[in-house]
Parts: sequence; C-alpha cells; structure tokens
Amino acid sequence: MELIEKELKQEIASAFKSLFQFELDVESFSLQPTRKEFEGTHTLVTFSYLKQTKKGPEESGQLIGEYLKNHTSMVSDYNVVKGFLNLSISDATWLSAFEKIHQDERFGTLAGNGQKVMVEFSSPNTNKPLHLGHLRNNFLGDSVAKILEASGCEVMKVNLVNDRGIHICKSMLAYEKLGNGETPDSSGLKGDHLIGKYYVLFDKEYKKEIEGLVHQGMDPDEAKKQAPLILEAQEMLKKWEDGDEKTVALWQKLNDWVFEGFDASYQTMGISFDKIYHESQTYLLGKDIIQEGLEKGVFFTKEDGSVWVDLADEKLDEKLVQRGDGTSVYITQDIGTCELKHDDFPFEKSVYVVGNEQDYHFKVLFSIMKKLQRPYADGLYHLSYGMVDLPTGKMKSREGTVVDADDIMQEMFDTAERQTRELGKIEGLTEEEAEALYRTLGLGAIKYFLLKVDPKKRMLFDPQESIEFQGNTGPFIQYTHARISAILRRARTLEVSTEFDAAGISLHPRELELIHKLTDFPKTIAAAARDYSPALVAQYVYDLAKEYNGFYQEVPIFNEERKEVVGLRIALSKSVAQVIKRSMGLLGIAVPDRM
RNA sequence: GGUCUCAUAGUUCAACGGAUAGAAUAGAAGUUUCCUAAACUUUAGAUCCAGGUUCGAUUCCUGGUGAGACCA
Repeated sequence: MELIEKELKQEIASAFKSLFQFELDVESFSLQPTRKEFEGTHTLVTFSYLKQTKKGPEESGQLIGEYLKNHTSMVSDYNVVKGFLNLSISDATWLSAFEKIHQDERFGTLAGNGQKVMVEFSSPNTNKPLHLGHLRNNFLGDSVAKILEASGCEVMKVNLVNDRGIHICKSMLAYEKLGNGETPDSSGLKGDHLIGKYYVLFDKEYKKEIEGLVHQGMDPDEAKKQAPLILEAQEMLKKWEDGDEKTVALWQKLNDWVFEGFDASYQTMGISFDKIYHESQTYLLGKDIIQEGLEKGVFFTKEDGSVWVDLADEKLDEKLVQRGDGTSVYITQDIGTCELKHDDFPFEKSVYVVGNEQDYHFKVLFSIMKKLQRPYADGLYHLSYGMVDLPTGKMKSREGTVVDADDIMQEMFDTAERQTRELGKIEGLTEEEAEALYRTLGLGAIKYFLLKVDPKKRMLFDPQESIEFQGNTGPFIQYTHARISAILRRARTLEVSTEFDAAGISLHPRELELIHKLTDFPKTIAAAARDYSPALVAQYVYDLAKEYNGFYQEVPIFNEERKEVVGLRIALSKSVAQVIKRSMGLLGIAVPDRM
C-alpha cells in the first residue's frame, strides 16, 4: 500500500541477496527521505550493513546502487555520499503511483484489521465549565479516534463524566445557601457557567471562613477542615450517598443544566461520543474485584483492615486500593469501570486521554489489571498530555483564573471574522455562508494549534499572539485547499481535460516532490495510529500544503500550448486537495471550498 | 524525602542513532497587468552543563543544574 517505498525495499533486499548472499528483512530496515541538497528521493544508510557487505560504506553503496539501476526500472539513478546511497526513482514509476492515488477515492484509508479500540476522553467535572485544558483533551481524543478508524480499527468513543463527589456538593451548597434561585433561563447564563459561578463563590466564602478561624488563632490546616461550609458540604455528600430525596433532586436539577451547557460546547467543538458513562453510576464498582484480588493473593490486608497492593518491584511503591472502613478510593472504581467498559465493548485496546498529572495513577491501574490477569491488560494505554500554560501563569479553576473553552472559541470566531472582512473575502457570500466560514476557520485555527504539538509536552497558549492565521496554522492549510478548489472550478469552466498521458512526460521537480508527499499519506496514518499522535498528521499536511504553494507559485497550471501537461497538473492538484481534506479530517478540521 | 516528565534560534514548535539541527513567527530585503498575496522568494539567528556508549549523539546511559507534576 505504501506504493513505491515497499517495492523499493524489496528490490534492495534482492540486491543484498544477490550481491552479498544476505537475506535482508524487508520489515526491519527503513529508508530515509533524501535531504534536499542531494539528488534523489530515497536514501539507504549503508553504515548499518557493513558487517553484511564486508565492504567499505562507499563501495557498498556503489555496488547496491549499480545493481538497482541495472536490475529494476524503478531506479533511474543513484549517487553515493559517504555512507549514504541516494536513489532516484524513474518518472514512469512516479506517474504510475500517482495514477493509482488519483483513481482511488478512498486513498489512505487502511483495510479493516478487526481490532476494537475504545477511546475515553473529555471526562469533565460537572461543577464547572470546560476550559482550555479540556479543549486539548477533547481535540486529541476525537482526532485519535479518527486516526485509529482510518488505520482500520473499530473505534468506540466514550466520555466518563465526573458528576458526583465533594466538588459538586460545593456548587450545590453555594447555590442553595448563597443563590437567589436563578436558572439558566433567568440568568441568561449557560448551565455549566451558572454552576461554575457558584463553585467559585463557594471557594471565596470558604476562604473567608478559614481566614476568620485563623485570625482567632486556629492552625491553618485545622481551619480548612473545620470551616462550617466544608463540613456542610461533606454532610451534603453523605446525604446524597444515602439517597436523600431533596439532595438528589437538587443534584439532578443542577446536573441537567450543566449537561445542557456541555452539549452546546461539544456541538460548537464538533465532537461527539458513542457512549457516556456517569460516575454516579459507577463509583461503587470495583469492590468485587478487590475481593477477587484478595483471594488471588494480588492484594493484602493491613492491621486496620485496609487493602493494599505491593508494586515495589515496579518502583511504584505500595498503593491503597480500599480503605479500612471498606470504602472505595479512586483506583477502586477505576478498576471496576475498566472491567465494565470491556464488558460493554470487548476491546483489544483502550486509550485513556488524561492529563499527565495522572501518570502515576494509570501506571498503578494498568499494573493492577495485569496482576489480575485480565487478558486485555496489555492493550490499556494512557495517552498522557501536558498542561496548557498561559503567559500569565497557571490556570486555577477554583480561583476563576481559567481560560474558558466557550470564550476562547468565540474569540477565535471573532478573529476569523475580522480578518476575513479585512481581506475583503466575503464578497459573493450570503450571511449564513460567511458565518459558517468564520466558524470553520476559527475552529480550524484552535484545533490545529493544539494538535500540532507533541501531546506529552507542556505547551504555551497566548491568546493575544499564539493564534495567527499565517504560517504553520490551520487556516493556512484551509486556504491551500480553497485555492485548489478555485483552480478545479476554473478547469471545469475551461473544459480542460484532467486526464493525463503518462508517456513521455518529464516531471518538474516540484511535481515529483508533490507526488512523493502524496505517496507518504498511508505511511503517515499508520505511524500516527501507532503512536496515537495527531501531531504527525498535522506535520504531514502542513508539509504537503507548503509544497503545493511552492508548486503553485512556480509552475503554470493553465497552459494552452501543452494541454497534456496541464491536465496532469490539474489532476495532481485535485489529488492534493483530496489528501489535504482527508488529513485535516483526521484532525477534526473541515476545509472550505472558498475563502 | 521518593518517583515521573520536560529543557533546541528572541518567541512558539520539529528532527526512527545519520549528511550542513528543520519550520513558523518576530527582524532585514524583495515579488501582485498572469490560475485566490491568509501566498511566494532571499537573509540573519539555537541543541542547559560534564562525562560515557560508537563509524556517527539533540536523540541512548550516568551525574549535575533548571522548570513542572505526582506519591505519603
């Protein structure tokens, strides 16, 4: 499927066999792209094979290069620089590879492999709205799911909502005690924002109480535990767990508002889930598995009755899995939920998109599942991502110093609108079309910005400067697509043929480079799926778009005198547009036909 | 105290152990009678420090420095 490269590897393997009587494993060696300053497109590093060839690096390269040139029509030329054998592929080979791409509507989609993969992401708390960190999480999860699907997996996207616990009780308490009974309708606030407001309010009042107690001479740590508000919140949590009607009703009402708010945000983001789990339904799970673990000797009990697992041999220390009074800790319900998820959707792999502050937690969880001998334990994967920093410092939701997800997206839409108007690009568009375009561009910008960075690294988000529409950005790629669409429209009105005759054409270096990039698409999907890395796709599509812009600038596409060449270039443009569209689709980004 | 991440141009990001460490942006200089200038071309600028492994280290190992997270 990887066209050219795979065949070339086979030719090289047979060269090794014939020249050095050595069986080279086609899977185990890789070719590198040739650096720009040298002739050729594929490079074999011969340093690695000197033992097999029993010759010097340059002589080995010469021998292999000469053999390939004489024995296969694929290789048109070669050159050797030190231990690097640079190969040039014949135009005919490029053209026939391109012809396959051009004719394949679904080019890049890998054949189904029957593998089931679950991807869990988003996982919001219902006491506050989504923020910038959630955007990175949501876009990552959504994109990884799409990439896995394209690589041939059957994917199920799930969201585990944290809708119970002390933090929700804080919002509930503040709403009841300090609120005036306002609703999303009466306040004009989205449900999640309304509840978030009370969460911040709780914290403010709570801090006041602590200060007061400390002022009276109480130890600060003690004051945090003794403040009346926190005691009340704990009382409320207990009532909730006991099923107190009034408390549950309040909880239900506020949660419903929050979910309405979340749904609106998800819709704006353009993401969806196949299934939603609620912690209020799952928080008691896992206890039976603790029992099972005790019986199997995976866990052990301490004097106070608490249950532990010893992971010292993995440098993970001892970890509590159940308290002395028999109540659960976080990991208990995660063990149970993991099992539940597998019962619902018997996956080979399960990906958790969760921030890197939980690295330790997931190491422990996965280790426990292995010790419990779950057959799927090896397929569990924590897609850990770094925090998104702001220039002003850390985000703190309790203090209200977060960048709100809805606000950011709105800001992006506004920026897109302003820039589009400034460039005078809305002529001929209806109001709705223009509005849709702003959204497509704004969303493309923020998604691309968050996805192009290696997930595991922390990244900086500067609302003022970071989001640009020039350079390595979503809109740059979207623009390239729109530009090609314009060319294709023009081609139709001119009734120029997009057919091409491969015979006797000598490819322009820019064309060759473009075809080369196109043939890399399936390889990119495979790599991105293997590493769970949308960043690889982003990098790929940026390179492709950039290459196309260079091509566009340098090579005339509409040329009345050489129709057959023109046809080929239009066909090439069409394939590039198609691959851009598919690649951006993997990132969850739409590409407009005009902008 | 223990464990885990990260460290690259002024800034934001790249680089299966490979060639002269790439982009973008900000800076300097150019390109629109011709398919969309949200574009293109030219230019200047970087691997935290000290060892080790080898034909070759930004990458792997050890120690240090700095930033961050987690565990009790």
